[in-house]
Amino acid sequence: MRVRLEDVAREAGVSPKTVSRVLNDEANVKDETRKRVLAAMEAMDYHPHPSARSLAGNRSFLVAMLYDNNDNPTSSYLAEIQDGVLEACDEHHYSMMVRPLRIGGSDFISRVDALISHHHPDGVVLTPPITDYAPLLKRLSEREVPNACVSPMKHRGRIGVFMDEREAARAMVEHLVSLGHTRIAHVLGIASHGASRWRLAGYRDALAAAGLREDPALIVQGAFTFGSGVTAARELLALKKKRPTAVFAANDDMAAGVMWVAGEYGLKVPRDLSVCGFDDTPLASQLWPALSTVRQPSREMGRVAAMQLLDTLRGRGPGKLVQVPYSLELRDSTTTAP
Amino acid sequence: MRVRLEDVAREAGVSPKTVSRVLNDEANVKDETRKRVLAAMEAMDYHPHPSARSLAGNRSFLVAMLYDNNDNPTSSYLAEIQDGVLEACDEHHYSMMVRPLRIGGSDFISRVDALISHHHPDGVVLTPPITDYAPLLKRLSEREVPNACVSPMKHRGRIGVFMDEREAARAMVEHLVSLGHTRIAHVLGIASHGASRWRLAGYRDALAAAGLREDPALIVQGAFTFGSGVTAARELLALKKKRPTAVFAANDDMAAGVMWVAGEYGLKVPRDLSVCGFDDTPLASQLWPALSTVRQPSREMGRVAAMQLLDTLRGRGPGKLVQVPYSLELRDSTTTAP
DNA sequence: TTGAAAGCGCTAACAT
DNA sequence: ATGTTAGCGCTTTCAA
Repeated sequence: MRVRLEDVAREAGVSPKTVSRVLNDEANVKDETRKRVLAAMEAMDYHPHPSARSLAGNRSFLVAMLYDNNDNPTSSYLAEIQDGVLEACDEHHYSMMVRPLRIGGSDFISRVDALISHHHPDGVVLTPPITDYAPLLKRLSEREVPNACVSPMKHRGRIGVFMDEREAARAMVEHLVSLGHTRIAHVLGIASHGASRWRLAGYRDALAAAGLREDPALIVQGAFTFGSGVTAARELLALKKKRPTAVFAANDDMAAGVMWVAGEYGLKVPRDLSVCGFDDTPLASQLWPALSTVRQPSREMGRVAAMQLLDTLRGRGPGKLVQVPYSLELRDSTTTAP
Repeated sequence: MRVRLEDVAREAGVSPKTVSRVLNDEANVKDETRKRVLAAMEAMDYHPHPSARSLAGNRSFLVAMLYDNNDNPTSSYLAEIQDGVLEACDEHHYSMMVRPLRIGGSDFISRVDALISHHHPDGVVLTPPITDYAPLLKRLSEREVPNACVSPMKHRGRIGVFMDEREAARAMVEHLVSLGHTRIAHVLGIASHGASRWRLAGYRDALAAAGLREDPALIVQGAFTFGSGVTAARELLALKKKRPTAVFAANDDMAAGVMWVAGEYGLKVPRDLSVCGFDDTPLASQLWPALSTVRQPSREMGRVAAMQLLDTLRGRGPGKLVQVPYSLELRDSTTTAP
């Protein structure tokens, strides 16, 4: 038979309400009483019934993670964020549900509405690129559902986590500059994603700092996929005289596409062409030569964003927008200019 | 204020219990009454409170998807299965939670226990490679948690979904044979995964059917990753005289690794070397040349597995182990033998 | 610092 | 075919 709160109370010689207090980390419980209750819980292997808690307490202990499965970045990125969010939720005995959405879809908002009406999440975690989707933010605020986000475009009034992607991109390109490269190309991501903008901005920062002139022919469109990296690289490497000696792709998948095409043109990476990416997905270290890239701690970012949300839900203050550090993973795909 | 079942009952002029019957699709409600209740629900925008339902009905309406995030196959595979499971759950107003596990970890079972104790899922969906992990199956049966699985190794007594991977692999290799290849290599997946065994078996079936002798040098170990495909291909293409003219990799990531290495050896795919994979992940169609592969309908498989589970949970019969069809996606990476 | 009573919104069991 | 009653296991008052 299931062990109930009442059973614990009897065992510990206190009232159910006191056990409830201990369970919810409330004040006004003598330390010794608390210990006794905790011991009883432990001894009886007590687990509160989530539904009973939700019903009586009018909160679901549920966090929903919203993501776009339309044109998302690499799926490993979302998978890692998901793991991080889940980890934080587990730690605080919240449960997590995931909810794919299509940012193009006309039923976007109604699907969010349905989620809220059906499951009553106490809060939601937003992932790129839906972190700044205005109609969504508006609806969440109307329905008073707190949210935290990963890498929002606008920082004002948001809680969650971000990385200085612009600075990271700048550092990566600066590294190429320091290797003597002067013709450095950039493969763009999807324009509407903040990531694309920041990485482009960082690229430009580095060129400017080095006194290099920006060449429009060296900035080509991509879409965060391997295939789009292939297409972009063909365009880039077809440039006869003005061919770049280094390519900074806005993510690892596209960088892999660039390395792929290098072979077609008889170019050896990194001897003839340096290539670098962004994200440090598993692919990066599997490629040959291993890809130099910017490590983005996706898993931790999911964790931190969820933590901030949970802090607000649990009345632990308002939650902040936390910055996490990037790091440059300089591997074998970048070297001195030919 | 929240609309409750009682409010709907009043509006429809029936008792709460009748509304409950309608809600749960129970028998013994006059058709006209049912309609009236349904109309009232609609008009009042009524949504049952999941926690109240769980508490009173002693069921959680929760399905947990268990997966291994230790040495999993490509993450897009799991992501697609997840989407499929979620779709089925949504349809039947169940909620879904995900639970990463580490099959190596000593705390595997205790983590599953914690999941069950905390969240009381009505059932779980198992994904490879944990579909046949005996201690898990044992514990689930002890705790009477129904399960459905995706691609289990042993079929007896299981419910869920599977594909005839052996036959699919055979067909893929038969295709290579029909193109005139006689030296066909195979890159193995992780040995403990059923997928690896079936795909190897299919490879052998095809060779045998064609009267080709199996050459141990042409069967090399891989681990389902791009990097492992690279390593395997190096081994394979280093073979001077006996070099294969075609490679069947046990998944797409490894096939991409093989194509990658082909360039290093000055081999053009498919002219000098035909390459094919398995799974039809997004990568397959992004590669250049586009990869010939076996399409495994992962998303639908997740959906079907969840459906079978839900059928049993909802008392719709015992649930079956459903077979889904594969299809050969013959693209540009395979052609006639040189 | 602790406890008693009254629900939270729904369903099970038993009527009718 | 429909209604009545009594909880499910917890938290919220409010009182002591």
